[in-house]
Amino acid sequence: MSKCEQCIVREFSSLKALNKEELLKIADCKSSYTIKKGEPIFEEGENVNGIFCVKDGVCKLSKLSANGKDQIIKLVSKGELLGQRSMISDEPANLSAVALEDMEVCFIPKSDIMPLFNQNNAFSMNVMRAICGDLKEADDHVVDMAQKTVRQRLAETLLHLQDTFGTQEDGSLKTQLTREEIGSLIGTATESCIRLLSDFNKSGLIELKGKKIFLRDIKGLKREAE
Amino acid sequence: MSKCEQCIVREFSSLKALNKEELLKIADCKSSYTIKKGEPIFEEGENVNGIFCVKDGVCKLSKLSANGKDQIIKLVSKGELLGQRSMISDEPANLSAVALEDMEVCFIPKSDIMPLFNQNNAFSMNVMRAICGDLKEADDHVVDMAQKTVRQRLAETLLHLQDTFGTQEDGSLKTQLTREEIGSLIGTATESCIRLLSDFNKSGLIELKGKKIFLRDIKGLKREAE
DNA sequence: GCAAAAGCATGATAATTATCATAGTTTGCG
DNA sequence: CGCAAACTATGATAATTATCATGCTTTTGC
Repeated sequence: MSKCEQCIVREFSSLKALNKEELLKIADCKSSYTIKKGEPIFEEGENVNGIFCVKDGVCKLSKLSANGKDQIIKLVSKGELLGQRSMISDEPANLSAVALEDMEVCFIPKSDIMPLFNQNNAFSMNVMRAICGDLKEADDHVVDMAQKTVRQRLAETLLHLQDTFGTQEDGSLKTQLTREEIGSLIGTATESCIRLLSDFNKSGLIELKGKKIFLRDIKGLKREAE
Repeated sequence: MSKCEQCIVREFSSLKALNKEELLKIADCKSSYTIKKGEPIFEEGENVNGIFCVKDGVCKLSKLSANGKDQIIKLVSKGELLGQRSMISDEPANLSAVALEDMEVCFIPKSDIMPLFNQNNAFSMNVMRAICGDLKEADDHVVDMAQKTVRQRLAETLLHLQDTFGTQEDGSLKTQLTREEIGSLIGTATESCIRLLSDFNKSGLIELKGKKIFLRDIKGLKREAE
């Protein structure tokens, strides 16, 4: 079993506040998993009972709406934690987490994390700040969904994908999503998403090469996103 | 200066975990305000530096979108806290809080609240759970905005208003909002909101008497909300 | 009490977006 | 490899929603 001390998740997440001793304890009780592309880490309604550390790969957090369509709420990648909300609220997961690429994750049981909230105030505050950050993001997301057109949201989302996950060596967006997933991320029908991508392509804002998307005119995209 | 011990806010908020001594300290450093209908408690971008306890009245939390329209994210009423996220993240407020009725609020400075996170784990966990609840709500809100029609959102919102804030003695919705505010809550143009309300009125789902709204067919509304 | 402002209502029209249909393209797998 | 399944693309059309215009009603402030 590998140590948690040099794990990338520790570097980027709330866990950075843990000391050597606490990390050793956690390393002892954690379990590692490999999740294949397309497989769920956990699903909406499931009891999670712990947190997942994303060591490698990207997953989508999504929720099935009443009309049967999947709405992607957020993408989570290497270095981040999953399942904190559910664990703290002591409720079943509100969202499903599904791997978009092959992933490496660790699971730490609730019983081993919860005592830390009491023992280590810096850790506790880190988690709180992380959740507050998610909340701010979610509120902003609501405003965008309510007030922006699909076109604006697409432009914004493309920029956000590049900002957050970067590009491959050739300059195309790193995280490869299907058109359906992009549609689900911005909250629109797949066809509408495809049409707008074509539009952006024709007007030189982006370039489409098969599944690859290159952002060619960042300023223009920012203008579209308003 | 009044005591915090029997305050309604204590009863319903994270503050219920505080003990006598802690409450006395807070009572000492808090300040009380009366906020008139239409006035802000704080505004987007402002440094709040503490939390507000809502002793009476209802306010809206809203955010100005790029197109200049106000999007209402949430209504907050008697017994709840305001400004926690901003205080914890140590960031300016992400949302504005504006009174929908005359309000009574108390302000507790950050410097007096923060030490409690360290001292009182139950309080700390309460706050965390409250924010987790907000996060869940916000995620669900995103899904609704993305996947439901304006008609569905209106039906849902009317039901939610009655569930959350109840009715007046005559059975009409307690919280009186303008059509513009309802529109801003569901994320649509005022005219569209008015038209749909008229529709609901004509089909007997609701009854409009001036500004008063009576929900007449809960089942039907639930069906509309899907 | 009255004038101005704010709020409510409705029509006409345009813009946006979804849906259905069809077909070409890519991917994964036995 | 070759085929089925998944994905991408585009047209035609319908549904939803926004915008602009106008008039009426209620509220507010002096």
